[in-house]
Amino acid sequence: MKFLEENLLDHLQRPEFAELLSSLSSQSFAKGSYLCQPGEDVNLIFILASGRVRVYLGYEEKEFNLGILTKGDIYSSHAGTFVQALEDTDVLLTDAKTFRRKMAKDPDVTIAMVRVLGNILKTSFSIIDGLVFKDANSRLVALLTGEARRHGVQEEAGVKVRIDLSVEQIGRLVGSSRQTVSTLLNDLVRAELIVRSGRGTFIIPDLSLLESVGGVEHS
Amino acid sequence: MKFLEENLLDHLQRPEFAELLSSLSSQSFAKGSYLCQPGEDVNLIFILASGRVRVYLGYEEKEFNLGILTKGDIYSSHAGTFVQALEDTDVLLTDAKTFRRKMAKDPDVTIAMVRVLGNILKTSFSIIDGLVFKDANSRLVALLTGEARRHGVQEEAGVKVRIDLSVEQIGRLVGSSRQTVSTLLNDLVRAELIVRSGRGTFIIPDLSLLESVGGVEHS
DNA sequence: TTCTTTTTGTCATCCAGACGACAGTTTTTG
DNA sequence: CAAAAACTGTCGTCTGGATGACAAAAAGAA
Repeated sequence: MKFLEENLLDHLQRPEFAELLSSLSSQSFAKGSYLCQPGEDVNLIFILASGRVRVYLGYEEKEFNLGILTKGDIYSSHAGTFVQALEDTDVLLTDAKTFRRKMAKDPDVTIAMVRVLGNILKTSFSIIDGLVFKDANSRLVALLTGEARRHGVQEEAGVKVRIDLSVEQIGRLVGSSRQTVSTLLNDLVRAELIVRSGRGTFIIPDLSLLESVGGVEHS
Repeated sequence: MKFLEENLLDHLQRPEFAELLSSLSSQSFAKGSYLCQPGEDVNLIFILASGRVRVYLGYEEKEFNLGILTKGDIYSSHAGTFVQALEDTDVLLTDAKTFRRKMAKDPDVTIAMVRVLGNILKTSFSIIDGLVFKDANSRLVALLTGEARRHGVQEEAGVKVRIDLSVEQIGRLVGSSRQTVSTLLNDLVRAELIVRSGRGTFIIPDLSLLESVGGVEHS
């Protein structure tokens, strides 16, 4: 199935899709801008042609990441989520009605949708899990270790992670408050589980140790 | 798109699917039994042929309904959810590998998947919303009014809902404790927003009034 | 450098809701 | 019908974490 992921765009270039392609309009979004926000009632479907966008659930003061879409991913503006460009991004878009009429029967298209929805669903399950079962500390640790596993760089002193967010923003991401996160972070430092090296970057001497600390918080 | 929903099964009966159908095995589940539970590592795909099943996220002491599947719906045992038969149910099932090889290219199949995933996703968004933003009372009221809107029966005194769950079970469903729910329920009775008529059934004199009480709990 | 503005760390306070305990009530069952 | 089991209502207690306040520290700007 892998090869399909990369090729949805190419796939759509094929002659039999010429007519369909013409019903797609193309649009660019600058880094940081929003492809859609909840509340807009236009119901558009879009396909990422290039760039990366972040999908998240947001409320006034909290936000939960649901996933990152890249080239070939399909998503809908109608899901009540925020979609923000992480870099300059090009999308093909169409309205839901046309989409349903012309594209929904194409297996490559629907497979891409299943993949995207499946991933987002999985993430949202773990968000629920975190909210119900883990305390703020565990969620914070999960954020740090997750980021470290994904983007951390090994150094002599440990794994270095650049989060590059203010404490306040971290608070939002873990569904907690600025003050609480500040305290927890310093607790972790005192316990020598993390070291802060400049704003927004952390060094984790022992990643698996830290992970074990953020274990299940059995209520 | 509507007509597709009912016809996935018929669709699969068509001659070109004969070979495919033969790779599906059929199985029955008695009311109350589990089609799958998290932790089983077999990765099966199943299609409901008859009956209804409930999909939910469950932890030791809480559970969150994600949706109800009916005839023609497709789901996977691999999602980390519980799937329980609400009535005697027949399913067609196959393993994920075969499914991917033989069925994933059929648009009717993938469309059914998109529909199911989309619904579950929407529900899980509102669960997150509820957990983050609403207090226990709002979630309880949401459960009552939701059930009333869906299955309530209009009577002289108001809308009658049979929930038919113990207070403890209701607690689980709203992610709260038995004691809290008991108290909240009685608060609602005292406020004359609901009337209890025998275990597990409630009468709601003014549904929209009750709904307005469970409004957003702005933190 | 000096003055702002933005981020942080920490405290004291407060509240929703979990939990244990226990009495009262209803249902089950022998 | 009596005894056991299951369910319900209500207290008191306890805790995670939100929130406001304010000082200290960092980063920017002038």
